[in-house]
Amino acid sequence: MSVSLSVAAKHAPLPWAPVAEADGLELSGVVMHIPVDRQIYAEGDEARCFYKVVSGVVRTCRFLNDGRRQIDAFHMEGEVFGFEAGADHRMAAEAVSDCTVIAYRRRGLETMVFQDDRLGRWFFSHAMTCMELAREHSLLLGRGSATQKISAFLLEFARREGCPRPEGCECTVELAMSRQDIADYLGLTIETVSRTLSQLERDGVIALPSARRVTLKDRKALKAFHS
Amino acid sequence: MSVSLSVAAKHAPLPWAPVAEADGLELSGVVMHIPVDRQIYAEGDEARCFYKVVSGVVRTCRFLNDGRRQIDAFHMEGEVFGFEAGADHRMAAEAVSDCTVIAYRRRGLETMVFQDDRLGRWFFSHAMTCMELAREHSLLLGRGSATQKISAFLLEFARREGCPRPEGCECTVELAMSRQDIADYLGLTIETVSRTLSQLERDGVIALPSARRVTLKDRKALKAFHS
DNA sequence: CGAATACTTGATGAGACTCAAGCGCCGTGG
DNA sequence: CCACGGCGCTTGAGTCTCATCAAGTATTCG
Repeated sequence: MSVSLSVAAKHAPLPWAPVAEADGLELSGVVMHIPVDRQIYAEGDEARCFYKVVSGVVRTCRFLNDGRRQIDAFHMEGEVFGFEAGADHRMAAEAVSDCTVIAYRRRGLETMVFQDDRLGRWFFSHAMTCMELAREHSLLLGRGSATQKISAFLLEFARREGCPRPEGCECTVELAMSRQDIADYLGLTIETVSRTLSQLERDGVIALPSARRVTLKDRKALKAFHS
Repeated sequence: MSVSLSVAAKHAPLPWAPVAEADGLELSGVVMHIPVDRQIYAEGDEARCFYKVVSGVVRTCRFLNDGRRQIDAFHMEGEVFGFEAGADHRMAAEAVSDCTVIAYRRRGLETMVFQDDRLGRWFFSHAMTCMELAREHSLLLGRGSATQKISAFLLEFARREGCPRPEGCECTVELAMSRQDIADYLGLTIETVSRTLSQLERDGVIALPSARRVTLKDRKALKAFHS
């Protein structure tokens, strides 16, 4: 099974790890199909595997003792998740939609990484990228109104969905996740998410052809909200 | 100049990167003294160096266009900061107190890392640890009341300051950072930080012998707040 | 068609922010 | 030695955003 590790290249130039597209490298992986809302692994599970998303969307999250949930990240096609520093998974992973993933045994990889430069560089780069994404997320959660959070989320999601041109065009994206997922990702409530989306539509910044479809009509306005 | 890279070991068991205490490895570093509030590098600066804190405390942060500031992390004695995935520093670094740091050229390390297993493992582990800290921080910022944030901050800070026993004992820590720093770290205002600390004192959970000194009187109560 | 589920909208309230004043500590200078 | 600002911190009053509670609409699925 060939691992196409092309995630890292998307975010930035990487002088540190030029990302030698570790394609062609053979790693043993098991294809799994996960129905919507099914858990892939739980918080605290031994981290025997890490995973790559083939299709669908996965969320990694944590549960608070009051029952609330904080979603750390959504993982989309081609992205790797579940790769931990420690022995255990610090977060749970669940299917946002029906999805297909490949599970790779972590054992054995350990040694390979430091024998194969490209693989080593890739994983290092992956860790660094995850770190930056997490910091970006912190920034968004810490400061930022509901409107800023929603705008940032929409732009980020559209970008990752590969919405063609960054500026100017009206593009429509299909949201894989529910309002509750979005709320838990942004540290808001479902009602606030809904209200904010409605308000953005009233302002003509977006359109909502259906609950799960969003058309970005004025990217400039969306961008103007944050930072 | 010997680099004692002992940071990573503190957080968790690390089956992935057993952290071979990369001591004894020689890296060229330049000792620098930074006066309080002086910037070490700015957001967007080319990331030529990374740094280790010898004494004092450093903050890494970002400025929003409305003038507000979000502090990503405080870096204390022995910790490494400014190590980026990309070519540039994504955040600024500033001295919270007068401090001494060692600057290491990033160039050249690049090759060494993949020649020396221990060093490679250490940096990988460092990246993973940073990622987990960032996620932890996200969790705190996303959910969590002012009281939860302050409690978590106090416990975390006391732990890092090496406050002796985790439970039971009353220990007093000297806060290196101002209320404004704490506020910007937790996504609160200076007034809310102040009020919350006062309230915790009234509740007998902490004592405030002076503005910058905090005595943890009831750790159990502090812990009871979060998660 | 009915029931369940997901989403929207409205009314109310709590918690944190804003604005504003006051306190305490410290260094400076008379 | 004390008076004086300056600065960081605290405290108070009013406001606003977002959470909560509650109802209503839309969509999906058996």
